[in-house]
Amino acid sequence: MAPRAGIDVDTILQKAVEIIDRDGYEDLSIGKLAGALSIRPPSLYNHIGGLSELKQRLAVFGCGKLYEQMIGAAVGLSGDEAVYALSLEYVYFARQHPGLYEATFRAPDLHAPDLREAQEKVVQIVVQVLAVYKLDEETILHMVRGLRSMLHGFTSIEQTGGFGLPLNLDESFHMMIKTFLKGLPIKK
Amino acid sequence: MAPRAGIDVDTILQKAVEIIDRDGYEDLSIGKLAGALSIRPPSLYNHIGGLSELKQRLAVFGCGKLYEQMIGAAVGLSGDEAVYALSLEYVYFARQHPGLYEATFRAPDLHAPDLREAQEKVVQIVVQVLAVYKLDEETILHMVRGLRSMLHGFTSIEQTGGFGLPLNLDESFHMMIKTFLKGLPIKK
DNA sequence: TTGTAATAACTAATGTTATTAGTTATTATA
DNA sequence: TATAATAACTAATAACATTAGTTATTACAA
Repeated sequence: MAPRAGIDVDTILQKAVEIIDRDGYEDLSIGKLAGALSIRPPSLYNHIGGLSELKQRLAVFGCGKLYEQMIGAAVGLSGDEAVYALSLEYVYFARQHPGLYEATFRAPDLHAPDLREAQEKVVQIVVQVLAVYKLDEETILHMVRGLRSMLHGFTSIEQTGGFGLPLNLDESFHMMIKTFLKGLPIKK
Repeated sequence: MAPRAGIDVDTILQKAVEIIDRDGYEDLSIGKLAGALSIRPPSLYNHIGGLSELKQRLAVFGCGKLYEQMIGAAVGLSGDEAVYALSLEYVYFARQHPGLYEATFRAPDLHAPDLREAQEKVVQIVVQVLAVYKLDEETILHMVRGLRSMLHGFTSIEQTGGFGLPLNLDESFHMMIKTFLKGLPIKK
């Protein structure tokens, strides 16, 4: 019998991230993961409950990573600059980690508290960067939803190759954000 | 042996739509579908190539349905009214057919010509309703991408329960569209 | 209407994947 | 050092998709 491979949950998670970012979320399987870790498939169950739990963990982990990148991008900036920086980082994260980004929307349990918490932190950053605009409190929250919709929508369509026109993607993205910011219902 | 159940591809597709809209896209299986049609699982292969082909068909069919609903909503309208109507129909379609909407983004072959064609028709409607605004030709296409991002993003986040704040969803949606339209870079 | 061909239903079998149960050898710990 | 814990393994099971072949139901031609 092989000596212990020194595997733990984090090792498994990292390897899973590698696989989904390289091969796609749908390609993740217990067998593939075990092979990548040089152990037999059932051995994985010593560390994780199963494929479903792994996917849940990926979702939570992905949200946490997204949060970290976004928070880093907005430091020291405010107003439009912060919004652009934050938004760009969102898209870059998804481009760097397509599988992990997808995982954040594919959690088996969408209601799990830790997932909700991780998502809430991401929302909070968006709230913060939009809070400096002179908007009604409630309006800010509406706009947060708007911005998040744009970010996710753009990323998702981009990832599925849905922007087929011969038109610069980054420019489309920039103009979309710009248009939204220009239209914000600023109070007088 | 049972008499022929009178099943064809369309019957299968409709039943599949029922299942995914009711139980979720992930719940679709050959066994479940066969059960719902009162035939044995292998019998389905007389009509469709397999689960993958079924999913592909669902994606194409979903885009077609979305197109029909959107085109119907915009008839006789133009400008802001058309955009609002179109956008609302988009969201309503997804709410009525959550599984089918999801299927449109989950095609096994994202590059299949018929899928691309169905998607293109949806894009064309968006192009048409934005074309009446005084924008540069290229800008129109950027804005089309923007609007599509918002529609898909909003719908997707809504479907995964990601809008957790106690805030009216339709109002958020309306304000998002309003903000974007207000910010459109109209030419003087 | 009848006989034949086509085909949609079935059963049996196979392959793939996730998971469970139990064994064994490797570590951790007292 | 001995024992307990546990991570590795193997074997087995269950579920699901699919293939191959059989049989009975229809469609079609004469």
